[in-house]
Amino acid sequence: MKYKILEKPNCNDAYDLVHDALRKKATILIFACCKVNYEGRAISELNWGERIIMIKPDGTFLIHQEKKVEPVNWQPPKSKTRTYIKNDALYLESHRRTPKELLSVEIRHIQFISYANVEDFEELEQAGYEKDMSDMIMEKPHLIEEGFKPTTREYSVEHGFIDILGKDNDNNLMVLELKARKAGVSAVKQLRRYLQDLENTDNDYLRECEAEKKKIRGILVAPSIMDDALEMIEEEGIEFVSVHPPRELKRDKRVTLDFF
Amino acid sequence: MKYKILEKPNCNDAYDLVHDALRKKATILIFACCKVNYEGRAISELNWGERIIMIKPDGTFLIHQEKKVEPVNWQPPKSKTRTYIKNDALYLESHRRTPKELLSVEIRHIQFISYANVEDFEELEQAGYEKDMSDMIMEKPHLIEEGFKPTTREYSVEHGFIDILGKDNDNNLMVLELKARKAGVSAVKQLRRYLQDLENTDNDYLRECEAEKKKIRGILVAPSIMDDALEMIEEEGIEFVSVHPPRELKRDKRVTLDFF
DNA sequence: AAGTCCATCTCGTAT
DNA sequence: ATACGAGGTGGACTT
Repeated sequence: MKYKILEKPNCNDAYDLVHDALRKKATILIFACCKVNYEGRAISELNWGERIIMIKPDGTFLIHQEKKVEPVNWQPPKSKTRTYIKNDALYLESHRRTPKELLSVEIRHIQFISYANVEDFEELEQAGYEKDMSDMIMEKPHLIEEGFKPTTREYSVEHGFIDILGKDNDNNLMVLELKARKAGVSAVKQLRRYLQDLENTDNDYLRECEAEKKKIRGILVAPSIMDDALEMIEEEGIEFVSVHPPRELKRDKRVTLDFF
Repeated sequence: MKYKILEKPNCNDAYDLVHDALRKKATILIFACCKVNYEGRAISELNWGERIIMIKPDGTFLIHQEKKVEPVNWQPPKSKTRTYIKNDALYLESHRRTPKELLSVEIRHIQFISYANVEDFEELEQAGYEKDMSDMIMEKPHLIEEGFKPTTREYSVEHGFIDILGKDNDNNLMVLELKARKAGVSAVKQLRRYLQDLENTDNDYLRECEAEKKKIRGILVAPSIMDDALEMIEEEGIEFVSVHPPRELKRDKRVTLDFF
Protein backbone atom coordinates (compact mmCIF):
# COMPACT_ATOMS: atom_id res chain seq x y z
CA MET A 1 0.00 0.00 0.00
CA LYS A 2 1.42 3.37 -1.05
CA TYR A 3 -0.20 5.38 1.72
CA LYS A 4 -2.79 5.15 4.45
CA ILE A 5 -4.72 7.76 6.37
CA LEU A 6 -6.70 7.53 9.59
CA GLU A 7 -8.89 10.40 10.72
CA LYS A 8 -9.44 10.90 14.43
CA PRO A 9 -8.18 7.40 15.20
CA ASN A 10 -8.28 5.98 18.69
CA CYS A 11 -5.06 5.36 20.50
CA ASN A 12 -4.70 1.71 19.52
CA ASP A 13 -5.34 2.27 15.82
CA ALA A 14 -2.85 5.12 15.77
CA TYR A 15 -0.31 2.92 17.53
CA ASP A 16 -0.82 0.15 14.96
CA LEU A 17 -0.40 2.56 12.06
CA VAL A 18 2.84 4.03 13.47
CA HIS A 19 4.17 0.58 14.22
CA ASP A 20 3.35 -0.57 10.70
CA ALA A 21 4.90 2.50 9.11
CA LEU A 22 8.14 2.21 11.09
CA ARG A 23 8.47 -1.42 10.02
CA LYS A 24 7.74 -0.56 6.38
CA LYS A 25 10.20 2.36 6.35
CA ALA A 26 7.46 4.74 5.38
CA THR A 27 7.22 8.46 6.04
CA ILE A 28 4.79 9.32 8.83
CA LEU A 29 2.73 12.50 9.10
CA ILE A 30 0.70 13.31 12.18
CA PHE A 31 -1.46 16.32 12.92
CA ALA A 32 -2.17 16.25 16.64
CA CYS A 33 -2.05 17.99 19.98
CA CYS A 34 1.19 17.08 21.71
CA LYS A 35 3.67 17.89 24.46
CA VAL A 36 7.39 17.60 23.79
CA ASN A 37 10.49 17.07 25.89
CA TYR A 38 14.04 17.05 24.60
CA GLU A 39 17.23 16.24 26.41
CA GLY A 40 20.62 15.96 24.78
CA ARG A 41 23.00 18.67 23.57
CA ALA A 42 20.61 21.08 25.30
CA ILE A 43 17.28 20.57 27.02
CA SER A 44 13.84 21.88 26.13
CA GLU A 45 10.21 21.60 27.00
CA LEU A 46 7.17 22.44 24.88
CA ASN A 47 3.73 22.43 26.43
CA TRP A 48 0.48 21.16 24.90
CA GLY A 49 -0.34 22.51 21.46
CA GLU A 50 -1.16 21.36 17.94
CA ARG A 51 1.76 20.57 15.64
CA ILE A 52 2.72 18.59 12.57
CA ILE A 53 4.98 15.62 13.25
CA MET A 54 7.03 14.09 10.43
CA ILE A 55 9.07 10.91 10.79
CA LYS A 56 11.24 9.93 7.83
CA PRO A 57 12.48 6.44 6.94
CA ASP A 58 16.10 7.55 7.59
CA GLY A 59 15.26 8.18 11.27
CA THR A 60 14.77 11.94 10.97
CA PHE A 61 12.09 13.19 13.37
CA LEU A 62 10.57 16.66 12.93
CA ILE A 63 8.01 18.62 14.92
CA HIS A 64 6.72 21.73 13.19
CA GLN A 65 4.72 24.56 14.70
CA GLU A 66 2.63 26.79 12.46
CA LYS A 67 5.49 29.26 12.05
CA LYS A 68 9.08 29.30 10.84
CA VAL A 69 11.21 27.19 8.55
CA GLU A 70 12.97 25.36 11.37
CA PRO A 71 11.25 22.61 13.32
CA VAL A 72 10.64 23.44 16.99
CA ASN A 73 12.11 20.07 17.97
CA TRP A 74 13.84 17.39 15.94
CA GLN A 75 16.17 14.42 15.80
CA PRO A 76 18.74 13.84 13.06
CA PRO A 77 18.92 10.92 10.59
CA LYS A 78 19.75 7.50 12.06
CA SER A 79 17.83 8.21 15.25
CA LYS A 80 15.70 5.30 16.43
CA THR A 81 11.97 5.85 16.79
CA ARG A 82 9.75 3.80 19.05
CA THR A 83 6.12 4.15 20.05
CA TYR A 84 4.10 2.93 23.01
CA ILE A 85 0.83 3.42 24.83
CA LYS A 86 0.62 4.43 28.48
CA ASN A 87 -2.54 5.44 30.35
CA ASP A 88 -4.50 5.47 27.11
CA ALA A 89 -2.15 8.01 25.54
CA LEU A 90 0.15 7.52 22.55
CA TYR A 91 3.85 8.26 23.01
CA LEU A 92 6.60 8.67 20.44
CA GLU A 93 10.28 8.53 21.36
CA SER A 94 13.30 9.16 19.22
CA HIS A 95 16.78 8.58 20.57
CA ARG A 96 20.37 8.38 19.41
CA ARG A 97 23.80 7.93 20.89
CA THR A 98 26.94 10.02 20.24
CA PRO A 99 25.74 12.40 21.33
CA LYS A 100 23.10 10.92 23.59
CA GLU A 101 19.82 12.60 22.79
CA LEU A 102 16.22 11.77 23.56
CA LEU A 103 13.08 13.35 22.17
CA SER A 104 9.79 12.36 23.84
CA VAL A 105 6.37 13.24 22.48
CA GLU A 106 3.11 12.70 24.32
CA ILE A 107 0.11 12.80 22.01
CA ARG A 108 -3.42 13.71 23.04
CA HIS A 109 -5.90 14.38 20.23
CA ILE A 110 -4.92 13.04 16.84
CA GLN A 111 -6.76 14.87 14.06
CA PHE A 112 -5.24 12.65 11.43
CA ILE A 113 -2.26 10.38 10.96
CA SER A 114 -0.85 8.92 7.78
CA TYR A 115 2.06 7.03 6.35
CA ALA A 116 3.36 7.20 2.81
CA ASN A 117 5.95 5.27 0.85
CA VAL A 118 7.84 8.11 -0.73
CA GLU A 119 9.69 7.22 -3.93
CA ASP A 120 12.29 9.76 -4.90
CA PHE A 121 15.48 9.00 -6.79
CA GLU A 122 16.41 12.54 -7.73
CA GLU A 123 19.04 14.75 -6.18
CA LEU A 124 19.05 18.51 -6.08
CA GLU A 125 21.10 20.16 -8.81
CA GLN A 126 22.36 23.51 -7.72
CA ALA A 127 24.76 26.29 -8.56
CA GLY A 128 25.79 29.67 -7.30
CA TYR A 129 28.25 28.81 -4.54
CA GLU A 130 31.82 29.54 -3.63
CA LYS A 131 32.96 26.20 -5.03
CA ASP A 132 31.32 26.96 -8.38
CA MET A 133 33.07 30.31 -8.40
CA SER A 134 36.39 28.67 -7.65
CA ASP A 135 35.90 26.11 -10.44
CA MET A 136 35.01 28.88 -12.86
CA ILE A 137 38.05 30.99 -11.99
CA MET A 138 40.39 28.00 -12.38
CA GLU A 139 38.87 27.43 -15.82
CA LYS A 140 38.74 31.07 -16.85
CA PRO A 141 41.48 32.93 -14.93
CA HIS A 142 41.09 36.01 -17.13
CA LEU A 143 37.91 36.76 -15.15
CA ILE A 144 40.30 38.04 -12.46
CA GLU A 145 42.62 39.82 -14.87
CA GLU A 146 44.48 39.22 -18.13
CA GLY A 147 47.53 37.07 -17.52
CA PHE A 148 46.43 35.67 -14.15
CA LYS A 149 47.79 32.16 -13.65
CA PRO A 150 46.27 30.24 -10.72
CA THR A 151 48.61 27.68 -9.18
CA THR A 152 47.22 26.38 -5.88
CA ARG A 153 43.79 25.94 -4.33
CA GLU A 154 43.03 25.65 -0.62
CA TYR A 155 46.58 26.56 0.38
CA SER A 156 46.89 26.02 4.14
CA VAL A 157 48.11 28.90 6.33
CA GLU A 158 48.05 29.52 10.08
CA HIS A 159 44.48 30.85 10.28
CA GLY A 160 42.81 28.85 7.52
CA PHE A 161 42.99 28.19 3.80
CA ILE A 162 43.72 30.59 0.97
CA ASP A 163 41.06 29.94 -1.66
CA ILE A 164 43.31 30.45 -4.70
CA LEU A 165 47.01 31.32 -5.00
CA GLY A 166 48.55 32.38 -8.32
CA LYS A 167 50.77 34.80 -10.21
CA ASP A 168 50.06 37.84 -12.31
CA ASN A 169 51.67 38.76 -15.64
CA ASP A 170 54.72 40.24 -13.84
CA ASN A 171 55.09 37.16 -11.59
CA ASN A 172 53.77 38.91 -8.50
CA LEU A 173 52.05 36.57 -6.05
CA MET A 174 48.25 36.88 -6.00
CA VAL A 175 46.21 35.77 -2.98
CA LEU A 176 42.51 35.38 -3.81
CA GLU A 177 39.74 35.26 -1.23
CA LEU A 178 36.40 34.24 -2.75
CA LYS A 179 32.92 35.08 -1.50
CA ALA A 180 29.79 33.88 -3.29
CA ARG A 181 27.72 36.64 -1.61
CA LYS A 182 28.30 40.33 -0.98
CA ALA A 183 31.65 40.73 0.80
CA GLY A 184 31.71 42.47 4.17
CA VAL A 185 34.38 43.69 6.55
CA SER A 186 34.89 40.17 7.87
CA ALA A 187 35.99 38.98 4.42
CA VAL A 188 38.59 41.77 4.23
CA LYS A 189 39.85 40.91 7.72
CA GLN A 190 40.08 37.25 6.76
CA LEU A 191 42.12 38.03 3.64
CA ARG A 192 44.33 40.42 5.64
CA ARG A 193 45.06 37.65 8.17
CA TYR A 194 45.96 35.23 5.39
CA LEU A 195 48.34 37.79 3.90
CA GLN A 196 49.96 38.28 7.30
CA ASP A 197 50.23 34.50 7.73
CA LEU A 198 51.90 34.18 4.35
CA GLU A 199 54.38 36.94 5.18
CA ASN A 200 55.17 35.74 8.70
CA THR A 201 55.64 32.04 7.97
CA ASP A 202 58.50 30.48 6.09
CA ASN A 203 57.25 29.10 2.77
CA ASP A 204 58.31 28.65 -0.87
CA TYR A 205 56.04 31.39 -2.18
CA LEU A 206 57.43 34.01 0.18
CA ARG A 207 61.04 33.01 -0.54
CA GLU A 208 60.42 33.18 -4.29
CA CYS A 209 58.82 36.60 -3.96
CA GLU A 210 61.71 37.93 -1.92
CA ALA A 211 64.33 36.47 -4.27
CA GLU A 212 62.65 37.97 -7.34
CA LYS A 213 61.64 41.18 -5.51
CA LYS A 214 57.99 40.68 -6.36
CA LYS A 215 54.93 41.93 -4.56
CA ILE A 216 52.18 40.01 -2.79
CA ARG A 217 48.76 41.18 -3.97
CA GLY A 218 45.63 40.47 -1.95
CA ILE A 219 42.50 40.18 -4.08
CA LEU A 220 38.98 39.97 -2.70
CA VAL A 221 36.69 38.32 -5.25
CA ALA A 222 32.92 38.64 -4.78
CA PRO A 223 29.84 39.75 -6.71
CA SER A 224 29.77 43.01 -4.74
CA ILE A 225 31.17 44.62 -1.62
CA MET A 226 29.78 46.54 1.32
CA ASP A 227 30.72 50.22 1.71
CA ASP A 228 32.71 49.83 4.92
CA ALA A 229 34.59 46.87 3.44
CA LEU A 230 35.45 48.96 0.38
CA GLU A 231 36.89 51.70 2.58
CA MET A 232 38.95 49.15 4.47
CA ILE A 233 40.26 47.61 1.28
CA GLU A 234 41.61 50.97 0.12
CA GLU A 235 43.42 51.46 3.43
CA GLU A 236 44.88 47.96 3.32
CA GLY A 237 46.06 48.07 -0.29
CA ILE A 238 43.88 45.10 -1.06
CA GLU A 239 42.15 44.91 -4.44
CA PHE A 240 38.55 44.05 -5.19
CA VAL A 241 37.42 42.18 -8.31
CA SER A 242 33.74 41.72 -9.01
CA VAL A 243 32.88 38.17 -10.09
CA HIS A 244 29.41 36.68 -9.86
CA PRO A 245 29.10 32.99 -8.99
CA PRO A 246 28.09 31.02 -12.07
CA ARG A 247 24.35 30.50 -12.35
CA GLU A 248 24.51 27.45 -14.54
CA LEU A 249 23.48 24.06 -13.28
CA LYS A 250 26.07 21.38 -13.96
CA ARG A 251 23.61 19.49 -16.08
CA ASP A 252 23.07 22.57 -18.24
CA LYS A 253 26.84 22.94 -18.44
CA ARG A 254 27.30 19.32 -19.44
CA VAL A 255 24.78 19.80 -22.21
CA THR A 256 26.63 22.90 -23.33
CA LEU A 257 29.95 21.10 -23.31
CA ASP A 258 28.58 18.07 -25.13
CA PHE A 259 27.08 20.36 -27.69
CA PHE A 260 30.45 21.66 -28.90
CA MET B 1 -13.67 23.15 9.79
CA LYS B 2 -10.52 22.13 11.64
CA TYR B 3 -9.01 20.08 8.83
CA LYS B 4 -9.85 18.55 5.47
CA ILE B 5 -8.29 15.72 3.51
CA LEU B 6 -8.66 14.77 -0.14
CA GLU B 7 -7.27 11.47 -1.43
CA LYS B 8 -6.12 11.27 -5.04
CA PRO B 9 -8.00 14.45 -5.91
CA ASN B 10 -8.24 15.71 -9.46
CA CYS B 11 -6.46 18.89 -10.39
CA ASN B 12 -9.43 21.21 -9.86
CA ASP B 13 -10.36 19.84 -6.45
CA ALA B 14 -6.77 20.12 -5.30
CA TYR B 15 -6.64 23.69 -6.58
CA ASP B 16 -9.81 24.56 -4.68
CA LEU B 17 -8.47 23.07 -1.46
CA VAL B 18 -5.17 24.97 -1.69
CA HIS B 19 -6.99 28.17 -2.54
CA ASP B 20 -9.30 27.70 0.42
CA ALA B 21 -6.48 26.87 2.81
CA LEU B 22 -4.41 29.90 1.78
CA ARG B 23 -7.40 32.16 2.35
CA LYS B 24 -8.11 30.56 5.73
CA LYS B 25 -4.49 30.79 6.86
CA ALA B 26 -4.36 27.04 7.37
CA THR B 27 -1.35 24.74 7.20
CA ILE B 28 -1.22 22.70 4.00
CA LEU B 29 0.26 19.21 3.66
CA ILE B 30 0.66 17.55 0.27
CA PHE B 31 2.10 14.16 -0.60
CA ALA B 32 2.67 14.17 -4.33
CA CYS B 33 5.05 13.70 -7.24
CA CYS B 34 6.55 17.06 -8.10
CA LYS B 35 9.31 18.94 -9.90
CA VAL B 36 10.91 21.97 -8.28
CA ASN B 37 12.74 25.02 -9.53
CA TYR B 38 14.32 27.67 -7.34
CA GLU B 39 15.92 30.95 -8.31
CA GLY B 40 17.11 33.56 -5.88
CA ARG B 41 20.22 33.65 -3.70
CA ALA B 42 21.34 30.58 -5.69
CA ILE B 43 19.56 28.49 -8.29
CA SER B 44 18.47 24.86 -8.16
CA GLU B 45 16.49 22.26 -10.00
CA LEU B 46 14.92 19.06 -8.69
CA ASN B 47 13.47 16.57 -11.12
CA TRP B 48 10.29 14.52 -10.75
CA GLY B 49 9.96 12.58 -7.53
CA GLU B 50 7.64 12.11 -4.57
CA ARG B 51 7.93 14.58 -1.71
CA ILE B 52 6.05 16.09 1.21
CA ILE B 53 5.11 19.73 0.76
CA MET B 54 4.22 21.86 3.79
CA ILE B 55 2.91 25.42 3.55
CA LYS B 56 2.48 27.30 6.83
CA PRO B 57 0.16 30.23 7.52
CA ASP B 58 3.17 32.53 8.05
CA GLY B 59 4.25 32.02 4.43
CA THR B 60 6.87 29.35 5.12
CA PHE B 61 7.08 26.82 2.27
CA LEU B 62 8.87 23.50 2.78
CA ILE B 63 9.60 20.60 0.45
CA HIS B 64 10.90 17.48 2.19
CA GLN B 65 12.47 14.43 0.61
CA GLU B 66 12.46 11.13 2.48
CA LYS B 67 15.86 11.87 3.98
CA LYS B 68 17.52 14.54 6.13
CA VAL B 69 16.38 17.14 8.61
CA GLU B 70 16.69 20.01 6.14
CA PRO B 71 14.08 20.57 3.44
CA VAL B 72 15.43 20.12 -0.11
CA ASN B 73 13.83 23.43 -1.08
CA TRP B 74 12.07 26.08 0.95
CA GLN B 75 10.93 29.67 1.29
CA PRO B 76 11.11 31.67 4.53
CA PRO B 77 8.21 33.21 6.49
CA LYS B 78 6.36 36.10 4.82
CA SER B 79 6.78 34.59 1.36
CA LYS B 80 3.67 34.83 -0.79
CA THR B 81 2.18 31.58 -2.08
CA ARG B 82 -0.04 31.37 -5.14
CA THR B 83 -1.46 28.42 -7.04
CA TYR B 84 -2.71 27.95 -10.57
CA ILE B 85 -3.61 25.33 -13.13
CA LYS B 86 -1.89 25.07 -16.52
CA ASN B 87 -2.29 22.24 -19.02
CA ASP B 88 -4.24 20.20 -16.49
CA ALA B 89 -1.39 20.35 -13.97
CA LEU B 90 -1.37 22.03 -10.58
CA TYR B 91 1.37 24.59 -9.88
CA LEU B 92 2.46 26.17 -6.62
CA GLU B 93 4.63 29.28 -6.51
CA SER B 94 6.17 31.03 -3.55
CA HIS B 95 8.01 34.31 -3.94
CA ARG B 96 9.50 37.08 -1.86
CA ARG B 97 11.44 40.31 -2.40
CA THR B 98 14.63 41.41 -0.58
CA PRO B 99 16.14 39.21 -1.63
CA LYS B 100 14.15 38.34 -4.73
CA GLU B 101 13.46 34.63 -4.64
CA LEU B 102 11.05 32.38 -6.49
CA LEU B 103 10.20 28.76 -5.81
CA SER B 104 8.07 26.97 -8.43
CA VAL B 105 6.55 23.54 -7.96
CA GLU B 106 4.86 21.55 -10.68
CA ILE B 107 2.66 18.79 -9.30
CA ARG B 108 1.76 15.60 -11.13
CA HIS B 109 0.16 12.84 -9.04
CA ILE B 110 -1.31 13.92 -5.76
CA GLN B 111 -1.64 10.99 -3.34
CA PHE B 112 -3.31 13.15 -0.76
CA ILE B 113 -3.62 16.77 0.19
CA SER B 114 -4.90 18.31 3.39
CA TYR B 115 -5.20 21.53 5.28
CA ALA B 116 -5.31 21.93 9.02
CA ASN B 117 -5.99 24.83 11.34
CA VAL B 118 -3.16 24.44 13.78
CA GLU B 119 -3.74 25.99 17.20
CA ASP B 120 -0.59 26.41 19.21
CA PHE B 121 0.03 29.13 21.78
CA GLU B 122 3.07 27.63 23.41
CA GLU B 123 6.68 28.62 22.99
CA LEU B 124 9.69 26.41 23.44
CA GLU B 125 11.42 26.67 26.82
CA GLN B 126 15.06 25.79 26.50
CA ALA B 127 18.41 25.92 28.22
CA GLY B 128 21.99 24.90 27.70
CA TYR B 129 23.40 27.68 25.54
CA GLU B 130 26.22 30.16 25.62
CA LYS B 131 23.86 32.87 26.86
CA ASP B 132 22.74 30.67 29.77
CA MET B 133 26.37 30.06 30.63
CA SER B 134 27.10 33.77 30.53
CA ASP B 135 24.13 34.55 32.79
CA MET B 136 25.24 31.87 35.22
CA ILE B 137 28.83 33.14 35.39
CA MET B 138 27.65 36.73 36.00
CA GLU B 139 25.53 35.40 38.87
CA LYS B 140 28.12 32.99 40.26
CA PRO B 141 31.57 34.32 39.28
CA HIS B 142 33.27 31.89 41.66
CA LEU B 143 32.57 29.19 39.06
CA ILE B 144 35.56 30.69 37.22
CA GLU B 145 37.70 31.15 40.34
CA GLU B 146 37.44 32.56 43.84
CA GLY B 147 37.57 36.34 43.77
CA PHE B 148 36.68 36.74 40.10
CA LYS B 149 34.75 39.97 39.55
CA PRO B 150 33.08 40.28 36.13
CA THR B 151 32.70 43.87 34.93
CA THR B 152 31.67 43.97 31.25
CA ARG B 153 29.80 41.69 28.87
CA GLU B 154 30.04 41.74 25.07
CA TYR B 155 32.97 44.17 25.08
CA SER B 156 33.62 45.23 21.49
CA VAL B 157 37.12 44.82 20.04
CA GLU B 158 38.53 44.93 16.51
CA HIS B 159 37.67 41.34 15.56
CA GLY B 160 34.47 40.79 17.52
CA PHE B 161 33.15 40.81 21.07
CA ILE B 162 34.77 39.61 24.27
CA ASP B 163 32.11 37.55 26.08
CA ILE B 164 33.04 38.62 29.63
CA LEU B 165 35.71 41.00 30.95
CA GLY B 166 36.62 41.15 34.64
CA LYS B 167 39.32 41.25 37.31
CA ASP B 168 40.84 38.60 39.52
CA ASN B 169 41.67 38.90 43.20
CA ASP B 170 44.96 40.69 42.40
CA ASN B 171 43.27 43.10 39.99
CA ASN B 172 44.67 41.42 36.90
CA LEU B 173 42.44 41.75 33.83
CA MET B 174 40.61 38.56 32.85
CA VAL B 175 39.32 38.00 29.32
CA LEU B 176 36.76 35.19 29.14
CA GLU B 177 35.75 33.40 25.96
CA LEU B 178 32.73 31.15 26.46
CA LYS B 179 31.76 28.06 24.47
CA ALA B 180 28.64 26.05 25.28
CA ARG B 181 30.09 23.02 23.45
CA LYS B 182 33.52 21.36 23.40
CA ALA B 183 36.11 24.02 22.57
CA GLY B 184 38.35 23.47 19.55
CA VAL B 185 41.38 25.18 18.06
CA SER B 186 39.19 27.86 16.53
CA ALA B 187 38.01 28.97 20.00
CA VAL B 188 41.62 29.36 21.16
CA LYS B 189 42.50 31.35 18.04
CA GLN B 190 39.48 33.55 18.60
CA LEU B 191 40.47 34.30 22.20
CA ARG B 192 44.06 34.92 21.12
CA ARG B 193 42.89 37.47 18.55
CA TYR B 194 40.76 39.25 21.15
CA LEU B 195 43.76 39.42 23.49
CA GLN B 196 45.88 40.87 20.69
CA ASP B 197 43.12 43.37 19.90
CA LEU B 198 42.97 44.44 23.53
CA GLU B 199 46.75 44.88 23.69
CA ASN B 200 47.07 46.71 20.36
CA THR B 201 44.22 49.17 20.74
CA ASP B 202 44.09 52.11 23.09
CA ASN B 203 41.52 51.49 25.83
CA ASP B 204 40.86 52.11 29.51
CA TYR B 205 41.47 48.51 30.52
CA LEU B 206 44.91 48.39 28.92
CA ARG B 207 45.93 51.75 30.38
CA GLU B 208 44.82 50.66 33.83
CA CYS B 209 46.75 47.41 33.55
CA GLU B 210 49.89 49.19 32.45
CA ALA B 211 49.58 51.82 35.19
CA GLU B 212 49.11 49.19 37.89
CA LYS B 213 51.56 46.73 36.28
CA LYS B 214 48.91 44.04 36.13
CA LYS B 215 48.68 41.08 33.77
CA ILE B 216 46.06 40.27 31.15
CA ARG B 217 44.81 36.69 31.56
CA GLY B 218 42.99 34.88 28.75
CA ILE B 219 40.50 32.28 29.97
CA LEU B 220 38.72 29.80 27.75
CA VAL B 221 35.52 28.61 29.42
CA ALA B 222 33.80 25.51 28.03
CA PRO B 223 32.50 22.13 29.23
CA SER B 224 35.54 20.42 27.69
CA ILE B 225 38.36 20.99 25.26
CA MET B 226 39.86 19.15 22.30
CA ASP B 227 43.40 17.77 22.60
CA ASP B 228 44.97 20.01 19.98
CA ALA B 229 43.28 23.05 21.52
CA LEU B 230 44.67 22.10 24.93
CA GLU B 231 48.20 21.91 23.49
CA MET B 232 47.76 25.31 21.90
CA ILE B 233 46.49 26.83 25.11
CA GLU B 234 49.61 25.76 26.97
CA GLU B 235 51.82 27.34 24.31
CA GLU B 236 49.84 30.56 24.39
CA GLY B 237 49.69 30.95 28.17
CA ILE B 238 45.92 30.86 28.01
CA GLU B 239 43.99 29.15 30.79
CA PHE B 240 41.13 26.70 30.49
CA VAL B 241 38.26 26.49 32.97
CA SER B 242 35.67 23.75 32.65
CA VAL B 243 32.10 25.01 33.05
CA HIS B 244 29.03 23.20 31.77
CA PRO B 245 26.12 25.26 30.45
CA PRO B 246 23.26 25.22 32.97
CA ARG B 247 20.61 22.61 32.27
CA GLU B 248 17.72 24.23 34.05
CA LEU B 249 14.75 25.62 32.24
CA LYS B 250 13.91 29.15 33.30
CA ARG B 251 10.52 27.99 34.49
CA ASP B 252 12.13 25.37 36.73
CA LYS B 253 14.49 28.04 38.00
CA ARG B 254 11.64 30.40 38.76
CA VAL B 255 9.97 27.69 40.77
CA THR B 256 13.17 27.12 42.70
CA LEU B 257 13.61 30.80 43.42
CA ASP B 258 9.98 31.26 44.43
CA PHE B 259 10.35 28.35 46.78
CA PHE B 260 12.89 30.11 48.98
C1' DA C 1 16.40 47.32 6.29
C1' DA C 2 21.01 45.75 7.22
C1' DG C 3 24.69 43.80 10.22
C1' DT C 4 26.18 40.45 13.83
C1' DC C 5 26.40 36.16 16.11
C1' DC C 6 24.59 31.72 18.07
C1' DA C 7 22.72 27.04 16.94
C1' DT C 8 20.37 20.33 19.79
C1' DC C 9 22.85 24.41 13.77
C1' DT C 10 22.86 20.55 9.41
C1' DC C 11 25.59 18.54 5.96
C1' DG C 12 29.43 17.35 3.17
C1' DT C 13 34.14 16.11 3.07
C1' DA C 14 38.74 15.05 4.52
C1' DT C 15 41.45 12.85 8.02
C1' DA D 1 34.45 8.54 14.58
C1' DT D 2 36.02 13.26 14.45
C1' DA D 3 37.33 17.75 12.85
C1' DC D 4 36.49 21.63 9.78
C1' DG D 5 34.02 24.88 6.87
C1' DA D 6 30.02 26.36 3.94
C1' DG D 7 25.14 27.42 3.88
C1' DG D 8 19.59 30.03 -0.54
C1' DT D 9 22.23 28.79 6.46
C1' DG D 10 17.70 30.37 10.02
C1' DG D 11 16.49 33.25 13.74
C1' DA D 12 17.05 36.58 17.43
C1' DC D 13 18.79 40.92 18.49
C1' DT D 14 20.93 45.52 17.70
C1' DT D 15 21.64 49.58 15.03
